[in-house]
Amino acid sequence: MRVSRLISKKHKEKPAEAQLISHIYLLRGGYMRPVANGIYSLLLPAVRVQTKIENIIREEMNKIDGQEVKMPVVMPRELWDESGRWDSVGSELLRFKDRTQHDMLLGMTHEEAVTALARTEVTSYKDYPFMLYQIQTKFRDEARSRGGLIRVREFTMKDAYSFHTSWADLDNYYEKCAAAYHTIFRRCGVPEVVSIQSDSGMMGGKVAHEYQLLTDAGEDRVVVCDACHTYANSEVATCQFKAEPEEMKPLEEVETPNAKTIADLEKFLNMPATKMAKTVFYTSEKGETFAVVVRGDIEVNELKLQKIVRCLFNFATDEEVLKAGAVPGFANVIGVKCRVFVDASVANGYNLICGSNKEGWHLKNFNIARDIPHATVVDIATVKDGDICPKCGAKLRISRGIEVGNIFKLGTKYTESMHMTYTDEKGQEQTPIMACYGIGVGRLLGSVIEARHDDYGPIWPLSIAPWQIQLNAMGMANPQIKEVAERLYADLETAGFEVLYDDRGLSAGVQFADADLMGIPLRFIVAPRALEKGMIEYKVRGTDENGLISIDEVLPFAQKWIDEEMKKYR
RNA sequence: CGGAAUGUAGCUCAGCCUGGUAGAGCACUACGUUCGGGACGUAGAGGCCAUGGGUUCAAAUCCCGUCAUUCCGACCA
Repeated sequence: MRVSRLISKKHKEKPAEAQLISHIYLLRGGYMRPVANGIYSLLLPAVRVQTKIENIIREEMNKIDGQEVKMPVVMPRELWDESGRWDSVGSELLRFKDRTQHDMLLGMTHEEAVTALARTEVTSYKDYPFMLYQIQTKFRDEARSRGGLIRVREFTMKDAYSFHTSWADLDNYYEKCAAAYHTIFRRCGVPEVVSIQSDSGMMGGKVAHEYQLLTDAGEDRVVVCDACHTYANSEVATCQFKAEPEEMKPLEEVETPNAKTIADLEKFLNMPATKMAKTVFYTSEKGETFAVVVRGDIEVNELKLQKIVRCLFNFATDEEVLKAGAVPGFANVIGVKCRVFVDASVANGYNLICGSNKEGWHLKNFNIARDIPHATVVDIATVKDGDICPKCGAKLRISRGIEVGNIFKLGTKYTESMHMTYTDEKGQEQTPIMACYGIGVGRLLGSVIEARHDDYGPIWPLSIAPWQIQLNAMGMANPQIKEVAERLYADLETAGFEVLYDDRGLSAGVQFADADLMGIPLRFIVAPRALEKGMIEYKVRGTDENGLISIDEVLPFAQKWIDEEMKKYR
């Protein structure tokens, strides 16, 4: 490709709307342009990178016996009524009417479509297991898209769905797919992507993993154990609560005027928050008020709590707290008239400070085991920096991460609701079990930039670089330079290399700055001084590696360098 | 969906407070001089100052509404 013909304007300055490195370089480098909030057009350089990522994904999916299909972006309401998701998914699902006033939607995921496809196509146990996948446009009407390609409304996604006749078979395949994912990320040049435990959210199902690139640019909170390499989304992460056993002392009232918060109490009583129990009241959307008790230094993880109470809720008002029989600011759950959930952090503590349900007073020596023996003990703690790893006991760390992929064991949620069955060996009708596997292609592209860049632009891994070789010529006014550069370009192209040739004859500064934004790994430079000796220069993007090679050696050199470099991405 | 900020040329911004004929740099076009890390000169082209309504002799500038963008939160495979 000649730069003079490439439609992809470069910008010197940071676009006002961009904050993330990847967003900035994608705009500055002429990879994409915004069309609407969270909707972009991609230009050739980005399309080339994306195509390479897609092909890597394709190869790895095919290796684990995936069959590529293509399902529609637009679907009728009826399909989503079958699974119940037309009603259960919120405004993230874009709904509209066609000309006959028929309810339609833009696909945000394709469990319904694939189940509908597979249930008519596959009816015998002999066809199992199988996996169908596609690489296709999705639309999610995000309330707040941001970060360039990191969080968009329209995006390309690889989504795969596997069907099985037993859990053992599904588990086995799930592991194969997990391994394929690691291979994909390695081949795309981001081997540091880790798989972490996560919540299954609206997808339903029991087990789910996310693939996260740990970086400050991410918006997910990931709990990391550096000692035993355990990772979990903070939505589901757990930790240990160690407390030295103490003898239970009798409950005792202590006057604490105006000390309504944990921070007040810490100061007033000169005790750490870890020796306190905090009571929080919530009221569900059905109007039920309930209380939860966590250790003073811990935040309630409302997602965990939601899964326990199985409904949405808000903080209770003071009136609702009073009605439940507690005093706001000095609340205690002893004797309250509502359901009580106690976090393990409190259940494992001894002689804690807690409210007394009496204005201006707290209680000392609160012990759940003794004082509320029938309490429901649950895990609703939000893990924080420095908490103890549940597996190995080391200190946990909180990191930010970008979720580039995920996998779910869905079970029979869709096959059952959509009446997908097969006939087993005994002629009996059975419901298959299902898992799904996603990778956000555009998000992965953006994530690679987050992970691989310098102050001048992206540093693309060779496996997904828009072009393999960047060719620059210093001083195109010199006929000899021009002739050599043109010939080199023609020879490299003929030999099958992907070359971006800057034939514009601009100054070195402009050429190098633009080349850096294209992030192409191997750079050849035709320049007067070296040319006098029959040599041209080469340079490797993002490293100090550079040198001179004779013109005759360029093709073999390029071949060897590329072969060698590609070994990293196999 | 709440809170905040910002909308002026393709891009980055100034001008607004204190109302009086729309500015710079980059990018673009032409010519010339340059040519190893974003060169320079001359000439040119490019704007309904987001939008709708006020106030005023007069509005980019002051007031109100709307829309859009960004940030923080809520939400979210």
